[in-house]
Amino acid sequence: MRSLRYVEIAEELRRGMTRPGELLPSESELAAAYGASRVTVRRALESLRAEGLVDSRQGYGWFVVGEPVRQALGRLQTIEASLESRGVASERRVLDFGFVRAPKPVRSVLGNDVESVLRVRRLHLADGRPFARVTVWVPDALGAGLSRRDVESSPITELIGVALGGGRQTIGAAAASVSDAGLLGVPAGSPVLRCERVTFDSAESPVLVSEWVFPAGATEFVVDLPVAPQDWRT
Amino acid sequence: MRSLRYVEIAEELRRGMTRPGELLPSESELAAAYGASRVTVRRALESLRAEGLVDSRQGYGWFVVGEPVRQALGRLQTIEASLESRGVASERRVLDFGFVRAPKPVRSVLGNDVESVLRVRRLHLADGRPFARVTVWVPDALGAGLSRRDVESSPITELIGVALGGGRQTIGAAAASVSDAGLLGVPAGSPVLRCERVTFDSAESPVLVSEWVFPAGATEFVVDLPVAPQDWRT
DNA sequence: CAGTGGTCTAGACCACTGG
DNA sequence: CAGTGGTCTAGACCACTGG
Repeated sequence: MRSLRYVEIAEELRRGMTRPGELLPSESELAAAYGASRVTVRRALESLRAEGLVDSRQGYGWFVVGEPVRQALGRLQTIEASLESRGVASERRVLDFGFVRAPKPVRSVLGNDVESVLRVRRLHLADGRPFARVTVWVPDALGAGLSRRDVESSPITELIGVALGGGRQTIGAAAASVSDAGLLGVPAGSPVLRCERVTFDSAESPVLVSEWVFPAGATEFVVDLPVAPQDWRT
Repeated sequence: MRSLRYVEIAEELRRGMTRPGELLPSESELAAAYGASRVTVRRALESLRAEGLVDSRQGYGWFVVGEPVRQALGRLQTIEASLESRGVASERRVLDFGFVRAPKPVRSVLGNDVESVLRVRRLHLADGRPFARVTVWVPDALGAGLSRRDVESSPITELIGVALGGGRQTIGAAAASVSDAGLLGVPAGSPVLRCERVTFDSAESPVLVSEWVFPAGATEFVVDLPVAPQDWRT
C-alpha cells in the first residue's frame, strides 16, 4: 500500500491537536511546513472535517471542533461509543462461543461458499448494567484462530487481522424476545432497537455480520449530516 | 449567492444520467466539454459520489450506480424516501394545523425567544396504508405565511424559503402510544421507531424540529459508511 | 489593511483496467 | 497498449475576517 501524502498529513495533524477551539496554522503555513501543496493540505483538512474533528471559517482559519454531539458529524454513533469516550466502565461478557452452520441470511451476505461460521454471542454491560446483546458471525477461515479468551478481551475486528473498509447498518425497532428480555432485564415484548451490521474489508468484501439488540430508552443513534438529504424534507 | 462551477457541473451531470451502469465520459472529456479543469470536474463527480449516485474504478471510469440499497451511501435513507424513488404512491394527510406555545424541548432547540410555533401533525400513507405519524414545529416567524393547503401539497422545508444546511437525527425505539397506535393501525404498546430531527439552515441555525413515528416492520434505516468508525468494532 | 479559506486552472506522474 | 481515474504541484483570483 503506497502511502498517501494527504493521509500522512491528516494523521500528523490529528496527533497535534490539543484543546477544542485551538486554531491551526494557516493552509499556506502547513503547506510550507509539510513541503506539500496547499491543495494537498486542504485535502488532509477536509478529511479531518469529514470526521468532525476540525472546521473552518473563511478569512479566519481552521480550528479544532469542540466535543458536543457534533462528534457524530457525518458518522453514526451509538451511546455505547459515547459512553466509552466518557470513560464509563463498559464490559463484554461472552455468552457462547462456537462453530455453527451459517444461517441462511448470514450466508447470503458472506457468500454461499461460507458453510460454517464462528458464532459469538455477547452481553455488553455499562456500569454493570446490561446494555446490549450482540451476536457476531465470522467465516471459519477468519475465526479458526480465535479463542474464547481472545474475544473476551479484544474486538473481533482487531483480532482477525483484516484491513477494514466500510460498513452497512440497518436500524429497526422490534419487540424483545423472551431470551433477550431476560438478558437485558426488560419485559418480554417491550420495544428494542435492532441493528444488523455488515462490515467490509478495504476491498469491499463482506468480512463479518453482527446483530445488535438494545433496549429502548437505553440507546439512541445520532446522525449528523453535513447537507440535508432529499428525504430530510419536512 | 455566487454560482459554483462544480455545483453547476454536478447538476448537469445529474440531469444527464439515465440508466444504472451507464458509463460517463472520461474526466478529460468532461473537462473539455464544460470548459473547466479536470480538478473542477472531479469535484463535481465526488459530490455526486457522496450522494451515492455515481462511483468510479481506476482505469475504467465513472459510472451511474444501480439502485440497490447502496443509494444510501453516506446518507441516511428511510423506506419512505426509497418508496418515493420507486414511484409508490405516497400521500400526506394533515391531521391538525395551528399555532401553539412551543413545548419546552422544541424551545430548547429553536431558541428560548421562540415562544409560539406552528405545529403541523400529519399522517403519511404509502399505497393508502398508514406509514408514519409526523409532527413538525416551525417558529411563528417562518410559519406565519403558510396555509393548511400549502402544507398539504408541499414539504414545509420548501415553503419557508430558507436555504437548508445540515440536519441531525436521533433514532430510538419506543412503544406506540394509544393515539399513534390508532393512527398507524398497530396495537398500542407495540414497538415503533421514533425519530427526532432538527433541520438547520446554511448558517447552521436550527430552522425546525420534527418528530417521526414509524411502526416497526414498516421501516428500517439504512446507513452506509465509507470508512468503518471506531465503534464499528465488533 | 494583511491574511485567511474557497474556488479554480493547467499542468504532471502513476497505478490500474481492458483489449 | 492507449486510456482511465487517483494523487499531487504551483500557481491564480476572490470573499471574507479581524483589527
